[in-house]
Amino acid sequence: MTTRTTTRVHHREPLTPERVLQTALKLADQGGIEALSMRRLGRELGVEAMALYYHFANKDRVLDGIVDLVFGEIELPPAGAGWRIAMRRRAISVHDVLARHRWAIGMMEARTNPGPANLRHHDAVIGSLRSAGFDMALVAHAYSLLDGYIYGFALTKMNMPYDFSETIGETAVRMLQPFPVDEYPNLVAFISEHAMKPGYDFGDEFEYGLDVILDGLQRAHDTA
Amino acid sequence: MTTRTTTRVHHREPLTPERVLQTALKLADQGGIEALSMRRLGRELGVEAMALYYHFANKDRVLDGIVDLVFGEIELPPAGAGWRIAMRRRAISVHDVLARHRWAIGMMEARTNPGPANLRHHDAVIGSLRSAGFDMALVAHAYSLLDGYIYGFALTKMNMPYDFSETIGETAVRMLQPFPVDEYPNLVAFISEHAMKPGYDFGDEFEYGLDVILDGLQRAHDTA
DNA sequence: CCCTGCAACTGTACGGTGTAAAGCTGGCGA
DNA sequence: TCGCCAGCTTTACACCGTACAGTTGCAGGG
Repeated sequence: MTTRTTTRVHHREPLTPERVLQTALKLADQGGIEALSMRRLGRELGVEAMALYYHFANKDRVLDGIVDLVFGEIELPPAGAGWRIAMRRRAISVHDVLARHRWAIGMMEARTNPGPANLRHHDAVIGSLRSAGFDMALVAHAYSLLDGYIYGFALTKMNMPYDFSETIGETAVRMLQPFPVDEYPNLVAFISEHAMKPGYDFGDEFEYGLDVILDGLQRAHDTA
Repeated sequence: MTTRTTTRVHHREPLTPERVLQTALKLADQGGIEALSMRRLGRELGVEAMALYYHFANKDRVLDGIVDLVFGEIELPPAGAGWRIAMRRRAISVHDVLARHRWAIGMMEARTNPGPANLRHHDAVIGSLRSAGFDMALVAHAYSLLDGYIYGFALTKMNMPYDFSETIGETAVRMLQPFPVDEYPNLVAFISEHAMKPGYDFGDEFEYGLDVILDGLQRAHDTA
C-alpha cells in the first residue's frame, strides 16, 4: 500500500491531449479566453506550463483543439428531414453552443488547422443542402448567408453587457448618460419605446432573422 | 535660431488624444490589433508608454477611441433615399470599412463606452427605417438581422487566409491534406466543383446575402 | 541485476504585456 | 523670483508565450 502510494505520487497520471483539452475548455468557459494561459492550464493539471509543450507544439494548437471540441457539440443537420428543418435545427444548435462557449465566437471560423469535428460539420451541412437539390452556387450562397448571420448575431449578442442585474434598456440608458438627451432622438425613442418595454428580449430576434433568411433561400431554391 | 531649436527639443509638441488615436489606428491597421501595445504606441509618438496614461485612463479607452474613428468612416444612410437603398449603401459601407480595419471586426459591437460616431451612426440607421414607416418591432428585427449578417460575414471572410498567394480552393485543399480523401465527400465536391473554379470569389457572396435579407425585410414591411 | 535510453516533465531565462506609484522638469502666474 | 503643476519619465510588479537545457523514473536489452 505504502509502496503503491509512493509510486502513485511519483508516477502520477500522465497528461493526455484529451485531458489537457478538457481542462482548457473548462478554463475558457469559466473565465473567458484570457483566463486560458499555459501557466494556468498547467497549474490546473498539476504540472508546469512547459510540460504542455511536450504534447502541443504551441498554444494555438491547444486553441485548435478546444474549438474542435466545441464543433463536436453542434448538432449535425438531421439526415432524414428536409433541408429547411435541418438548417433551422443546426442554426439553433450553433447558437446554443456559442452561448455556452462565448469565448469561441471569434475563433470558430478562424482556424487555419480545422479539426475533424469542424470538417465533419461542414461536410454534413453541404451534404444536407446538396441532397435537397441545391446546386453548388446556391450551396455557397446559403452557407455564407446562414453562417454569417449565425456568427454575427452571436457576436453582437455576446458583447452585450448581459449580466442579469439590469435590462438591455437600463444598459442603453447608462451608455447614453454622458451625452445630451436630444442628440440622438431616434436612438432614445427606440430605447424608451421598445427596448425598455418589459416583454422585449433581444435573444428572441435570432429566430426571426433566421426565418427571414430561410424564406429567402426557399424562394431561391424554388425558382431555380 | 539655436534657442528656438533648443526650446523645440525640450518643449516638443505635446500629446493630444487625437494624435494618439490617429497613431494607434495606424498601428492597428498595419500590424493587427496585437501590434497595438502601449509601449509601441508610446515609442511611435516619441514618448514613454506611461505618458499615454496621462491622457487615457487605460488601454481600453484607447480602443474605444479608435473604434469610434472607424465608426466615423462609415457612410451614414443617405437621408433622401428610400430605406432599402439607404440600408444597402450603409451595409456595403460598413463592409468596406471593416475590410480596411479588419482588427475592428470583433470590437465594433463590443464597446461598453460607445463614442459619438457610434451613436450617431445607430441613430441615423434607426431614423432612416422609422421615417420609412417601420414600426419599432420591425426596426429591431431589421437592425439585428442586418448587423448580424454584416459583422458575421466580415468575421468569416476576415478569417480566411486571404493572402493573395493562393486561391481559396488551394487553401481548402491544404487544410484537408491531413485527412483521408473520402472522409468528407461533400466538402471535397464543393471545393473541387465550385470553390476552386476560376471565377469564384467569396467576397461576391456578400451582396447576394444582403439582397436576400433586404427582400425579406421589404416583404415584412409591405405586409405590415 | 544492472545499465542505458528515452518519454515526460521541470527550471530557468528572455523579451514582451498592462499599469500602479513615485519622481522629475520646465514654463507660467503671482 | 518663487512655487505650482501639467506633462512626462522611471521603476517596479505580476503576468504572458516559449526556447532551451536539465532532471527523473520506468522499460527493455544484455
